[in-house]
Amino acid sequence: MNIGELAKRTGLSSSRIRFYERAGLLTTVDRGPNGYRTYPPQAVLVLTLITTAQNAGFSLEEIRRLLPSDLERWQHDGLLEALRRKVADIEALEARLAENKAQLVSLIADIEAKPDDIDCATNARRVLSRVVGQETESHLEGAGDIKPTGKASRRWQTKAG
Amino acid sequence: MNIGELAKRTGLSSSRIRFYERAGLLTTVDRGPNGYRTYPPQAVLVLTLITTAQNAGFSLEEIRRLLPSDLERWQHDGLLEALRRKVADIEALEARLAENKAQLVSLIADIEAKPDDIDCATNARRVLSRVVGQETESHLEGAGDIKPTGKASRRWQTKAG
DNA sequence: CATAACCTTTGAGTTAAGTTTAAGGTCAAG
DNA sequence: CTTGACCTTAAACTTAACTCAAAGGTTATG
Repeated sequence: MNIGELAKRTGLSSSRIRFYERAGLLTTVDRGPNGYRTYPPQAVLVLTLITTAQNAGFSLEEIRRLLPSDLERWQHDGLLEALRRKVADIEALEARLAENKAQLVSLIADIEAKPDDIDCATNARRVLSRVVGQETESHLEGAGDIKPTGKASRRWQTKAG
Repeated sequence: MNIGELAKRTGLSSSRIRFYERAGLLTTVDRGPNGYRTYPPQAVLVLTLITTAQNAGFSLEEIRRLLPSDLERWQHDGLLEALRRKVADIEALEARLAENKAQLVSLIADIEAKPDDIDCATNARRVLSRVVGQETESHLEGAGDIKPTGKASRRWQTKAG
């Protein structure tokens, strides 16, 4: 199959497929006598696997290290470990999110519990000072950012739509 | 407070703080007669909110759109609405995370459930075909990636450590 | 045989979220 | 009055994961 066909079947752009090849992620590629790339049907699997892993939060570099040249003989020990690490990452973030959410929720409760005899501005100050106190205790100052597994984890964002 | 002090208190680099100002995220800044930036104590809170939101998966652009309406109205009474929006955002993110995690967990289970009597290569094929089946349904072909909150979500990766 | 639709390579551009560098002004201490 | 720590700006650099453009070769179709 040519690159256009593969692109169609995977939903990826041809340039992206070439890029993956250049990056050492897609090795199951041959050349026809005309110089055209020719792919076995298996390439669809490989590309699917790559995008799946990406969706799960793996960088291409991580994927490159996990993907065996021979799909049939991948080392699933390393793979399993990596998958579990990723799950742990997600769990850490979940805990963190839950914490943030609980904070917000209790903030809301705090605001709603505003004594009737103080004005809005004073209440705002009361609430804000509470937030600052919380934040500096739990999140700031280098101590525990997320990074449960590896180096820095700071990529997973909606594109600010 | 000067920028160095603010940096120390938030754990961020000065360059990053200046960058956030340039990006329109940090507006609570004044200039001394020497040209130095001068921050009110509140700036610590703003930066804390920014990094917290980042950790929760928001892009700076999203944060920029949320912040001014948030913090400047925090003095007035749109506060509750803003907080509730934030909680809703967090819940959306939690859903996103849960989805990703579920995918990983089921993949792990699938790999581990390898019957004792088949070899590694066969297991690989079995798992792979499952992944492909899943993916073409749920992720591939432009259709519906995760995006609970915004547009495209494809950033959340460890740095391939 | 023309022409559109493929394919090739190389190299440059893009975006996000910063960091680094260069060249300089300011301030507190000794 | 010099030294070092701090601050300023503008501009360039960084990384990941691509995309785009240019300039050209190939192939299928009318």
